Amino acid sequence: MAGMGSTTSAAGGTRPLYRQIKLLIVQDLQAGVWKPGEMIPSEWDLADRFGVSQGTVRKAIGELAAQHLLQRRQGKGTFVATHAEQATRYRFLRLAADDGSQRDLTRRLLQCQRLRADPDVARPLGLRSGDAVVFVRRLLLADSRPVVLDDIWLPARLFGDLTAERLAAYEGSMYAMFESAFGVRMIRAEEKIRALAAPAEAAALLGVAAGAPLLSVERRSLTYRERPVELRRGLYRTDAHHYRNELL
Amino acid sequence: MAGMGSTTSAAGGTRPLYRQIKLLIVQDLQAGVWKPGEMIPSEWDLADRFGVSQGTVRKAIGELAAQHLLQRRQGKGTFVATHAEQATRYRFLRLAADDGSQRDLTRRLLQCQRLRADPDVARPLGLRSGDAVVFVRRLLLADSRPVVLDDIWLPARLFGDLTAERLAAYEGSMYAMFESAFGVRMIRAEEKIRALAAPAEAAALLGVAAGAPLLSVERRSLTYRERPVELRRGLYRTDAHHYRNELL
DNA sequence: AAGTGGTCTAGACCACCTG
DNA sequence: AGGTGGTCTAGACCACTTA
Repeated sequence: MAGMGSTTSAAGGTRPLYRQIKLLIVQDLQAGVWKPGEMIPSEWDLADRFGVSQGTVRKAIGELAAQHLLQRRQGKGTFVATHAEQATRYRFLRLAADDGSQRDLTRRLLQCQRLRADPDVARPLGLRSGDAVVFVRRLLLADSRPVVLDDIWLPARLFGDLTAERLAAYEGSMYAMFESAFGVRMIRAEEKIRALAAPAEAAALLGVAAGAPLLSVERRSLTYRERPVELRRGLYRTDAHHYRNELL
Repeated sequence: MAGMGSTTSAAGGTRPLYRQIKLLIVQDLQAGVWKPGEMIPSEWDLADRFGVSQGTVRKAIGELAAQHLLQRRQGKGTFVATHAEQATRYRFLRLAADDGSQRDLTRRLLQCQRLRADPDVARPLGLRSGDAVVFVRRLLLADSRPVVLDDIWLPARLFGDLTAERLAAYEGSMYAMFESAFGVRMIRAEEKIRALAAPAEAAALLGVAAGAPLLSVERRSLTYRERPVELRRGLYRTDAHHYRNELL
């Protein structure tokens, strides 16, 4: 019997069925029913559970894969997306060397401490000013030369246990650590980019003259349900690198 | 009879059917069989022509719509995407006012002339140095204050007839003019972003001190089949605006 | 061989728009 | 009322991976 209509399922309003399925899957992802890197049930399995056809589950999963919440692997299964992979490790790093070289960046941790959030930090994070945050300052170096100075603020409610030691010990990307050590998976981010004259302190750390032009990249990272989980203010040297972007 | 397999159609190798359909549609788009803004045949119509099911055509169109080559409108039909629309007019303009205001930008044309391409211009455009190009310099103003200085190079082979008069006369966006007046539809673009100290000439035009930090945005625009059709070097004042980006 | 995602079909019905 | 895109189903078969 084809064409049962779109409001057959119990919960949900007039949304198409596959949208409702999508929501149910996202809820399970958010609840941690399946952890990053793990395989989720097969399309047929989910179809049985939800009482819909395989095609409907497939469409829901398709959209979630397009949003990078899930990852499909033919013949293997569908997996919860993770930052702990060589392949997707640079999805959020838009810095590229002008000469096209792919050299890895080195991290140097400068600070890691608990602070009270200024209004300028609290607002983008959805906190109240004075709320506890973890502040991290670090340098990224290419070929031993400093390229990026990052200031990072994280809500202490989520990242209270973060210490310099744990940060220094971790091998993979920061976002990989967030998801494996704190259960916080970064989904997408918004950035505001400006050019500014290097303040004295930043200039010294980056090895440029005070007042030299730097790229200012302010990033707000969001997890499931658009919840902000990170504020990052980066200063980029762009004398041998650039920020690459694609307009689609 | 279901499941005819994926290599039933005459042309094409082992690609899935819907990919082959996609190619056929792109070929027609590129050939100008349907012009920007026009409606293409219905899914059922195309399915009949290509000898496949409606679902297969639908999947092909779905991917083309995701790439912004086509636009679907429920109840109306599927249309060739166009830059001549209020809705998609700012798809490639990433500049936003810091205070969130949506004020329109004013254009002021400064130059429009034919030149021989320097190597730095020729290479990204896929030309040989010395080839003829049309050079355009213009200013974008917000609230009568200059914000962007754009230098634009276009292959004369495609845009030979472009003059200051025609540019000044045109109402819509530049890309809308390209597609309606020259039959060149811009599909996607790559940008390289840097911070630099304002050169004297640019500083004067933008109303900032020489040496003030500016955002440098180099854009390479491509049409069908990844063919480069525009090189644009913009200098942005970011004291009251910023370049917004989303990381997905 | 068995399990998984990927493709394709055929048919039904819904939602939206136009005349 | 008729056309168009949008959703849903049921079933078949293909392609890839693992055992």
